Amino acid sequence: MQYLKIMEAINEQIDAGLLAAGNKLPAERKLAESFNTTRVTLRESLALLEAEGKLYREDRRGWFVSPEPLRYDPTFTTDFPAMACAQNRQARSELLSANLVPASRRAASLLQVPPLSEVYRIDRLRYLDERPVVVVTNFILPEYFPNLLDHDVTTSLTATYRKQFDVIYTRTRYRVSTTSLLGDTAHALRATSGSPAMLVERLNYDQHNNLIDCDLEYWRHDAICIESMATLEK
Amino acid sequence: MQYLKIMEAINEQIDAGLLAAGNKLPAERKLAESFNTTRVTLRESLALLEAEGKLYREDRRGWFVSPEPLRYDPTFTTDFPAMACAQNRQARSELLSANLVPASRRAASLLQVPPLSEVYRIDRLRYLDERPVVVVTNFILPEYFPNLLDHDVTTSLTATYRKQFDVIYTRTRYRVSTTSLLGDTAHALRATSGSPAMLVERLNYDQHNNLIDCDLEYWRHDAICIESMATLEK
DNA sequence: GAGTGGTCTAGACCACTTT
DNA sequence: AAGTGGTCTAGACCACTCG
Repeated sequence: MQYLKIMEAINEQIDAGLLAAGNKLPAERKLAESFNTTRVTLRESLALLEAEGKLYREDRRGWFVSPEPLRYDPTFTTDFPAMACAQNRQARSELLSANLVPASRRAASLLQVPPLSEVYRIDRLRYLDERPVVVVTNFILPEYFPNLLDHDVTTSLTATYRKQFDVIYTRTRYRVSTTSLLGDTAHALRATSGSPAMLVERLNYDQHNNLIDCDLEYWRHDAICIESMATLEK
Repeated sequence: MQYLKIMEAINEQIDAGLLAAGNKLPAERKLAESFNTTRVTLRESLALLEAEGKLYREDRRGWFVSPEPLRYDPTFTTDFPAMACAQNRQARSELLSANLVPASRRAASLLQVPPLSEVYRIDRLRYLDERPVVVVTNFILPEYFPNLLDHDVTTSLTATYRKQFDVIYTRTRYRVSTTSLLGDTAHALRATSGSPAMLVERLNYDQHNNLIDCDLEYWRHDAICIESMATLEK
């Protein structure tokens, strides 16, 4: 089992600091040669290290050492920049699109509205230390946010909610599962189609316990780890 | 990009019910032939479907369609059989070992005790509908549970805690990340070394807010999805 | 334009599971 | 004993990135 030995060897180099977070690995052909194997076998090792979250890949650009994951606590805040800042990381968001659209089947089901009801859909790409790590799609119920798009949605949505509409996130129902990146989502994250990813779905409720919006967050799975404290109810 | 087309084709067959949960796929050579490709390309598709959680693999036995994941709510209960039962699934546990051992570095750090302090270590393998899905290692502080091993640890630990020691889980700090399965853990789960997995680490506190034990849970990553409700504190 | 990663082919051998 | 999955080899072509 060569591929296990190669995994170990690369892991050791990372742990020893020879390969620092964000560093690019040598070309596959060179790595294959230096491990005295073929590209196919080498890529098996790399793919497993990717699945493990030790390495990540940028499509056609190469393999890189994963930085520490962002600790994501669903209990604390929904505010990405604040979360990043609290962990001494730099955050940045890019607005991909903001529209009033007929709800997709998935969105309608999550928001418990009839299919094709009109909802706001806001897509963002978020960067962590200049690396694109998550594509967030928000589906927002217009009844609580009339003319939302006349306001600034390029920065923090939670801030706009609070300042313009007196709406504060109070509770959230979340669900974390594994998926893979496809099409535009993959492309925005500079990932190869089919790469493993983490999907975080959230349903957000305001201070009156009304369901006000939902998020679908497609994360590069090495970029987050879920971490929280829970008081057991049973 | 053949491998994407193959992924889609297999996905469709699953969605259409032609391949039901738990079913074994045809042999790789047959699949490769029917998709008019080679085993290498076919296995690329299968590996991605595995990463996505649609398929799983049993070492040297073949590829299977993943059942629905167990919804795991860290807020509700730490009791695996109860969780499974509430979702109409059948659960079973196997005791792998139970010993008093010097704490490993990881365990000592989690439990905040000096390295090599003696702690109980209990390893279990848990089955969901007769499929092994998680290896759980418990490290338990002996000071709260004198002579723990004289009691029954083959069934529910929480029950023993409660009945024999008046200790009730009250709070838990958890952390979810991705890893890969290696060695004995992989073998117990009938997985190939290096397969992607989910690691759930928990620190459990009793009704007096004392840290009493910790768990390391290595899950087949297609077998669970984290799902919870949180009240935001900020 | 050179080099790189993405994708694919057509085999092979072994150890293990299954029949 | 036959079949299967696990692993590996030694190439190839293309589209893209990067200097």
